[in-house]
Amino acid sequence: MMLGINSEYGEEDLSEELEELFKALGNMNRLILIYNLASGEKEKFSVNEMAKMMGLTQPAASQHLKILKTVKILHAKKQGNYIYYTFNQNALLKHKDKIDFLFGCVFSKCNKSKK
Amino acid sequence: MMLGINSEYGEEDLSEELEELFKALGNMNRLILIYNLASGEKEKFSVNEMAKMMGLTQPAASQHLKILKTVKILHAKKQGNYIYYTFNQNALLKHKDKIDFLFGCVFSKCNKSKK
DNA sequence: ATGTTACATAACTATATACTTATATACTTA
DNA sequence: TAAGTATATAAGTATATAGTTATGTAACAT
Repeated sequence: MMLGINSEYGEEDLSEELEELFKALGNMNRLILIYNLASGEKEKFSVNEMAKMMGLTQPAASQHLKILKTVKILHAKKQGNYIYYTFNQNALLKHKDKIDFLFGCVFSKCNKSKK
Repeated sequence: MMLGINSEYGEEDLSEELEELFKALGNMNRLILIYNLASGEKEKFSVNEMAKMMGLTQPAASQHLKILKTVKILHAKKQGNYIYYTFNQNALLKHKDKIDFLFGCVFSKCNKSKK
């Protein structure tokens, strides 16, 4: 099901991108991860550290990280035995634009036939 | 589970508010509703019209509308036999602020101990 | 009052999500 | 090479979500 609003950023429909983005953000444990990464208290965290943050097992953390990586909120960098996840700043800027566009529509009654 | 970041807007923890907001937005049928309301093509829609938009039954539409009303994306106004849902502009502005705050944290490594 | 319309709520079902434990894989180190 | 560590993936389970049909409720019309 689509809205007919094309994303400026790629192939996929903007509405589907927003759906996936909001789904990824709509989970407390993933928000905790994001806040901790954003806090700047530590430069980087291992997967096991993140698991402890959330009070979950390591596989659960891996699964959350996979979701955040898939929607391009994070990206992964392997360093030796460890994998460090950091923000995908470029993609996040685009995500923010999509959200701003949505709220822009809401606040200013934008026309659906925007292309 | 909380992040210790207090909302400026009320009692509840900001992170929980964001979780609920993102959950509400993370569904294609609810995004369709929002886009149609935002499009300005029609001033207002009945619940049955919204059900048709989404290709769902009327009870399903009611349930989605309830979710959007609960998180204060929409509010309801009864007019005779009909109930019209419109954007809760004030609450939506606050929601946008919360999202902007989150992304602000992400982009500028804000400190968790913001109070 | 009775019937009709519009919506909400209840009860149920199917699927999706978020965990768990067990296991596989990749890298490091002795 | 063998053992240990870090992470990913697989398989299974419990709960949440999103839909359905059936029923309840409020307003309108006759």
